[in-house]
Amino acid sequence: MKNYAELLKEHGLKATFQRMTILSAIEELGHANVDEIYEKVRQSHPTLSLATVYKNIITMVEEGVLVEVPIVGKKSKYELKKEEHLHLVCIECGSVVDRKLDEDLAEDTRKVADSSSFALRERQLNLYGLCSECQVSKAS
Amino acid sequence: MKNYAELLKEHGLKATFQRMTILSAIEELGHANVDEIYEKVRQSHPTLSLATVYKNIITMVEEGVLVEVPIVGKKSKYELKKEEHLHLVCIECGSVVDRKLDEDLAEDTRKVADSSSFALRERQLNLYGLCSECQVSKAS
DNA sequence: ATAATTGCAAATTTTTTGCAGGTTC
DNA sequence: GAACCTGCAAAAAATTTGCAATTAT
Repeated sequence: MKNYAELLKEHGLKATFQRMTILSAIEELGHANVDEIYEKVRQSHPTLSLATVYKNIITMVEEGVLVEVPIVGKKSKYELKKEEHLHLVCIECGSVVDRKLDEDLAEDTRKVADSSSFALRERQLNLYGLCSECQVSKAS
Repeated sequence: MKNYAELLKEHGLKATFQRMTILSAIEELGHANVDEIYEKVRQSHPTLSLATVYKNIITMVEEGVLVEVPIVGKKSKYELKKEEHLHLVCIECGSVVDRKLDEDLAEDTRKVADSSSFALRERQLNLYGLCSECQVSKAS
């Protein structure tokens, strides 16, 4: 188990085994929805309840430890909070990968917000398409 | 009722009163979730069932008449399919407004996709923050 | 010691489904 | 008239809640 205990305490949350297990599962999976997290977590802690997964996801999102990633047509996924980035979402295999959000892109969105007197707080950029693996398999 | 009948037929769907009512509700609301659509639609057609709203949203999204707009922490909203754009989502009042997605922004996202050999199909750009109205009321 | 957290079971909410009757093309 | 669509009621799925027992600090 990494330094999840510290991470949790920094956010004013108790470092329970359940929470650390959940964080570890999400980090391993990269991006995962509630069911995927629950499945993963049961492998190492079979008695951890689904209700606890739900409660903790809500709490950890509120406290800024996790971030919700809503996906068109699917259940939201969750990831550890990290540097701002965008998502490449494969419409074939469902994979989600992070990519750097470069300054040009950031600046472009800032301009749009400014021109509407909109006080920008967060960006959520998802690009949907085919990952390179799925382009290959579709071609066959 | 506008030319919803034609729109539906172009997409291979029968032009029922229910569908046209739903489309009209969504157009009036701009962006709305299932419950908001159901509420609106009941005003003019009180017997229209929630199940019908659900079924038709699914069908019309599949056929490309509607687009799902997932929102962090809330139920997805739906809008009529139109020219590509981004969304300004107010975290205070929940309003969602469309803004033009300019060529710079489009080009920047294309670059990211290309550099990952990702075959881009759709973009989903949501900017979260405070709309100008809510900035004023928060200041008071 | 105490305040927060867990797991369970039950309750609620949300979404989907089956099917008989009705409507569109 | 055939295929599709609707509304209802019931089923299934997803999420939330209450509370007694347990755990972290």
